[in-house]
Amino acid sequence: MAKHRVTRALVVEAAARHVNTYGFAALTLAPIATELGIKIPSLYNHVDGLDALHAALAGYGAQALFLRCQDAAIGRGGADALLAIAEAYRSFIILNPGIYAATLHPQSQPNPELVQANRSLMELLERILIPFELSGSDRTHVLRGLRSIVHGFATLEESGAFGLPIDMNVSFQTIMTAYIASIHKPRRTVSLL
Amino acid sequence: MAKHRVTRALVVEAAARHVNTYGFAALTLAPIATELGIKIPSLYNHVDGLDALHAALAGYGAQALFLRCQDAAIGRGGADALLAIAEAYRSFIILNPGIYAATLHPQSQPNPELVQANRSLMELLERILIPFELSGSDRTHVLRGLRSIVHGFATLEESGAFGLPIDMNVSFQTIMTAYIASIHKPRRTVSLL
DNA sequence: TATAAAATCAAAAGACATTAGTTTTCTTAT
DNA sequence: ATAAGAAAACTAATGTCTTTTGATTTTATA
Repeated sequence: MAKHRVTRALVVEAAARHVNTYGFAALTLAPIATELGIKIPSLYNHVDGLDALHAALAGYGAQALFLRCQDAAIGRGGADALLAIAEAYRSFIILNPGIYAATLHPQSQPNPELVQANRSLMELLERILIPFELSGSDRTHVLRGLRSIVHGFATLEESGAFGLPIDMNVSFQTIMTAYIASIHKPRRTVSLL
Repeated sequence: MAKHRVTRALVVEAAARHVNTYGFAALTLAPIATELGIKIPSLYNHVDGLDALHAALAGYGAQALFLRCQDAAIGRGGADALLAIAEAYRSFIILNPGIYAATLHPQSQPNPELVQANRSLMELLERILIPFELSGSDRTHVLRGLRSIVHGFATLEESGAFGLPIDMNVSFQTIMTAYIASIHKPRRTVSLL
């Protein structure tokens, strides 16, 4: 299937396609080698075993996720930016469930690329949150909230846990808007009665 | 290790302990047999193979989750009940990550026990939502939102994705309260004065 | 053409679920 | 109490799938 020379990048990309189709748990060396048109032992010329491939996949995925979120935030700010990032995040999970799972999988060894990508994503979100003027701990709560909603909704959606025939996009937009609206209330007036 | 006779329930419970400790993906027959003090083939006297054990575990887990949520809602209503159910749901995931994962795993065959438990949980929540007087589609959005937040927060928390040393309970309470407040407020019970 | 990289064959070594046939153990009815 | 029958557990074995290493050959590159 591969006429050109196999490279490490091609191995990781083949693995990425595979996990997105068959799930992260189903990643083995055999189908990757087959798709690349080589035999299993040849993979060891590019990747140091299955664990290393897992790690490479996690770094690759986290970086891709960050880049899409960053891109979604260009030209937007405030609630608008948050909504756009959330939608980019969600669509990444839906389109790349296996890669996203790899991103979350516990690493057997320190993974600098993964750590760096996660940090970049965090910094992006914190930058978007600046105008909301949140305190340190409130910022943490909000970040956890945003991440929980997006991760939770998308993984449940992807697993087919939402059975009803009600539009997913509307649900997500509604939920997200409701939560984001709750952020911008530093001066909550004491409404009586 | 087992002095008394092995039963199907004991097999499922041993499997439940195992997945909670080592993860759902690590469930194999060998450690279950060892813990029960029997050999692998003897398990087939109680469970029809590994797939059947997966299915039994899913049903067992979904039922346990429903029962804890139902219990949490006793004596409460409105936002209070939602918060209590959410906390019960979250603590179930934290205490039983493997069983919860089994609950969400796609079933290779129809699983009536799982379906029934999920339906019961849904009905419980819908009952709690009655006083909020939501339209049909709004009710779906809210249900999806609640489930997304709880599932998302708890699974991220359990996987160790939340690194910062900010209190998890406070975060969860804050996020949950914010979202619940965005639902139409329940009308106060009209006390007769 | 020399050298390094890549791919190959061969094989080891271990887990795994599952089936078949047999033996043990418990239960139950006489 | 005991014999019959059922349930449970056992031994043995099969077959599949998996990662990984070592030694060798092919291929590309400088």
